[in-house]
Formats: sequence, structure tokens, C-alpha cells
Amino acid sequence: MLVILELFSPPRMVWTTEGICEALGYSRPTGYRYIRQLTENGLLVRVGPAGYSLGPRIVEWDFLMRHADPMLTAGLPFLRNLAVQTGCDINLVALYGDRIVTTHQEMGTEILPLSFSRGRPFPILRGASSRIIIANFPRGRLKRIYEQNESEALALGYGSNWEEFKSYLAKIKRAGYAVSRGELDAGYAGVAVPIFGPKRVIIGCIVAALTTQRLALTRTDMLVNMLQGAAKEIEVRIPAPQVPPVPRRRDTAYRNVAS
Amino acid sequence: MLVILELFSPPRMVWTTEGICEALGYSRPTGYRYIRQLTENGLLVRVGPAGYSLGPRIVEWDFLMRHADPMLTAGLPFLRNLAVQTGCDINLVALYGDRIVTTHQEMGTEILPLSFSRGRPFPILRGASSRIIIANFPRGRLKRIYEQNESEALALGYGSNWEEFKSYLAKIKRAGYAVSRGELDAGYAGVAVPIFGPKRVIIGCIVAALTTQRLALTRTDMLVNMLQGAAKEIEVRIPAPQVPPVPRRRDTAYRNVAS
DNA sequence: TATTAAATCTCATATATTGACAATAATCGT
DNA sequence: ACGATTATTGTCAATATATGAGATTTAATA
Repeated sequence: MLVILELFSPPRMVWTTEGICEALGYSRPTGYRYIRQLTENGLLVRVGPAGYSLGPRIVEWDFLMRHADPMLTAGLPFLRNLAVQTGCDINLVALYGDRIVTTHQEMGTEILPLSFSRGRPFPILRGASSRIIIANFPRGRLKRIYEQNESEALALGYGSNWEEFKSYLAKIKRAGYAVSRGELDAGYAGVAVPIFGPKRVIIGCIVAALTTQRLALTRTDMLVNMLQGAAKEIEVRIPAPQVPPVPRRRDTAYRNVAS
Repeated sequence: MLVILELFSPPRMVWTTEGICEALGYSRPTGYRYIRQLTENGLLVRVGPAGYSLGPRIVEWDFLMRHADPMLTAGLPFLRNLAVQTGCDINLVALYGDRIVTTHQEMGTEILPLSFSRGRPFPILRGASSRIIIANFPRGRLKRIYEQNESEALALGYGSNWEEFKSYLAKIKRAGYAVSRGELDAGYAGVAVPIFGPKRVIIGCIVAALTTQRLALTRTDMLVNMLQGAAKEIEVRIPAPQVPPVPRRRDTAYRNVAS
């Protein structure tokens, strides 16, 4: 039933009952039943005389998530300050399981496309955010990523084999920041520094987004310094895990959320 | 299975497998199975060694919704302008089926609580937004709302019977704006004007949020005038419905979303 | 390495889903 | 207001899937 929700993506964000049934092969009664249930749950909403779109419950959940996100709540003042001081768009990016997603956009002086805002997912190898985050992954996890993305890694300059891939990322990890140009949106660049949670586990990053022209005029070392300063401030403010008596860990890649 | 997602609300935004199973009466295998599926779908994400929270897919959907919302995309520049000119927080509020939810917050000079931001739902009778929206509902729909909320309507000053309720809202409708003080958050007030979609169907409103002290110093007539100007600008920019051959309408309360 | 807790698997039984077809509800044009 | 048409919901037998007790596997820790 949740697969209905996957239908809603650009360019088609409104679906009719008929369209949904056709696309997913449901009979009419089944289609109407599913839609009705998702509508009652607030995941869909009726728009216009015949269409449905994603519903208000999603917006409400996102609201709850923003308020419960310790990295975001701790980081807000610093992100604002960075945007004012640098004039760049400053984004907070989080690692959610194996997804890398922007969680906050603080706008600078340039008007960048709205596509950089909260909710934008990043391909695992593209952009400064993805680079700085995976550079801090454990070896085994990196290996898995490499095996699943060999040709993309080659195309993006990570190297043509595992050793080169590993060493390329080790260099980024050592440098403590990553830069990318035009990999996500033509004409735009990013400079990213990592944010670590407890036990130095990577949980996200801060990115300065700017045009490639502006990046060419920027002293990257100073910008990185400021980003890293803010990252440190965020790290010390992230509260310790509030989860009850901690059972065995199954996965070292996690992020804290306040309970 | 979706009921698991309803567990995630303040003050508890992280749940263990054990906690979920206990709270919802699932056996362990069932609980693990559900959690696994929701995690694979991105609706949950693992945080910490034992906990789960709402996942990245929600954030991504919200992103898609923001970009596809014609009222929001048309309204952004006007909301920004209003915030600059008035110094108030200017919120866009949408009617989704029978939910009233903030869809955008444009911050003014006062730092208001983050709780006013996108995703905040409003009780059907509380606040200026709810008042101006339901004031423009058809008679039958109003009657239903009244029957379900008689005591709350009385407590909030709508009147002690259907006739008074109806006439109270008719007055708001005629005035073309609504004011509320302290109904949502102590010390805060709202001034709201309606936004109409095709065929003059109510689809949302613009609200200026400010402290009650500041409201007392404000010329409400001028503020309302500016809000109404922006509402008109938004209305003429909302594109006509893009839904395919329009079948019979089932509900006059709907909102347009671009396809 | 042994122990322990977390997570997954097996499979008989219980329960839910499904869609063809029927019925009802709602809308529109006259 | 009425009849025609479309949208939506209901019925129920056939089929599919979910469920959980108990067993097994996996993963982490001391």
C-alpha cells in the first residue's frame, strides 16, 4: 500500500484514483480502499475534484522531526551566524542510515535555487557532503559502497579500483573537508566539513553552497576554518544518547535524536 | 503497521524495538518485521544502538510537497515582502482536507518560537487561521463542525448554539479577516486573511503572528490591508487545475496542487 | 572464546486481502 | 426536480498473507 506514495514524485504530484489503479494494477475497489485509508491517515489528501496528493501528516511529521533533531536544534544559531558572516548558503546535512539528506538551509546573500533546501537527498558519491561523510565511514562500509558504485566512482574521479578509491577518501578524511564543483547542479559548488556524534561516529556535515565563480574568489582555507569552528560548537552541544539502557549495538552508523 | 509511526510524538521521538512491541502489543517477530519494512521504506531510521526515529523519506516527501505547492510557490515572494515590511512573522496556512496546517513561516524582526513553523497543525476552532478558514466553509460543513465541537465553541466565544456560532462566523467572513489572542500560545496573537482557490473555494490563509503587546500597538486595519493585498497577488498566480479531464466533484473543499 | 542479547526463521493456524459484481451515493445537464 | 452518468462503497467466496510460539542465527561484549 505504501507503494502508492512512491508514485508522487516530479513531474507528477497529483494522481487520480483511476491513474493510481492503472499505474499499480489495482482493481477499483482495492484502489479506493487503499486511497481511503491513506487519506484517513493523513498521508494523502484530496485536491481538486478528482486528484490526490501527499497529505498533511507528512508535513506534521517533518515538523516533529525538526524539533526533535539534536544536531539541528544545536546547530541553528551557528548556521545563521555562518550565513551572515560568509554570505554563502549554509546547509546542514544529515546521515540517516544510508541516506544523505539536507536537514536545514540557511540562506546567504546569493539567491540559490530552492532545490538546495531541507529534504533534498544526495546520491551517495556526489557532492561535497557525500564525500566528507563517506570519507569517515568504517572500512567495511566503504568497501560495500565501492562495490555497488564502481563505474560512478570512476566517472566522478574517485579512482579506478578499490585501492585508489580508499586512498582518495583517506586524503579527504585527513584534510578534514571536501570540495565539489558542478556535480549536483551545474554552476554550483560545495565546501563541506564533518560533524561527529558520540565515539567520533560521522552523523552529518555542514556545507557552504555557492556558485563556482564565487568559490574561485574564495579563500577556501578561511571558509573551512569557519565551518569547522561551527561543527565543533555543534558537536559539544549534542546531548548524550537518551535511549534507555543501551543494548548491544548492531550498527556503528547511527545518529542521535533526543527522546 | 502505520500505527507505529503515530508513536513518534513529543516527548518521545525515539523508540526501541522492545518499546514499540510493548506499546502496540506486537510479538517480537512481528515487531521486528514491521520495523524492518518501515526502515527499508525510509519511514523509520535507526538511531543509536537500539532506537528508531522517523526516517528520511518523510523529509524528502516534505521537500517534494513544498516544491509542488502552487500556493506556496506563488506566495513566497509576497510573504517575504510582508515580513520585511511589517516586521511580523508571516505564515502561510493551508487547508488540507479537514486539517489546517502551517505550510511556511517567514520570520520577522521578533524571534518567535519555532513552534509556529511549517508543519504545525491547528485545532479546528483555535486561532485566527482556523477562524478565517472555517468562516468561509459552506453551511453544511459548518454545521458538522459545530455539532462535533459544541463545548469548545462555547469556551472560545463562538456562541452557545448553532445560530450564534453561524452568525459569529458570518461576521468574520464579512469582515474578511480574523484576529485571535492567546488561543494557541499564551502571549501571542494572530491576524489572518483568507486565500481562495478557483470558484472562490477557501484553500488557506496568510497569518501575521506577533505578541499580544505588539498587536495592541498595531493598526490592524493597515496590517489587514497589506495581508489582503498579498492574498490577492497569490490568488491570481495560482495556476488553473492541471488534473486530467475533471470527473464529478465530490467535495467542494479542495486545494490545487500542480501536476 | 563463551556468553548473552538482538534479530531472524519456520510453519501451522488465524486473519486479512482481493476483485467480480452489485449497490449506493453524488453530480450534472436539462 | 428528474434521469443519466460517474464515482465510490459494499458483499462474500476464493485466495493470499500475517501471525506468533518456539527454534535458530547473528552480532557484540567481556
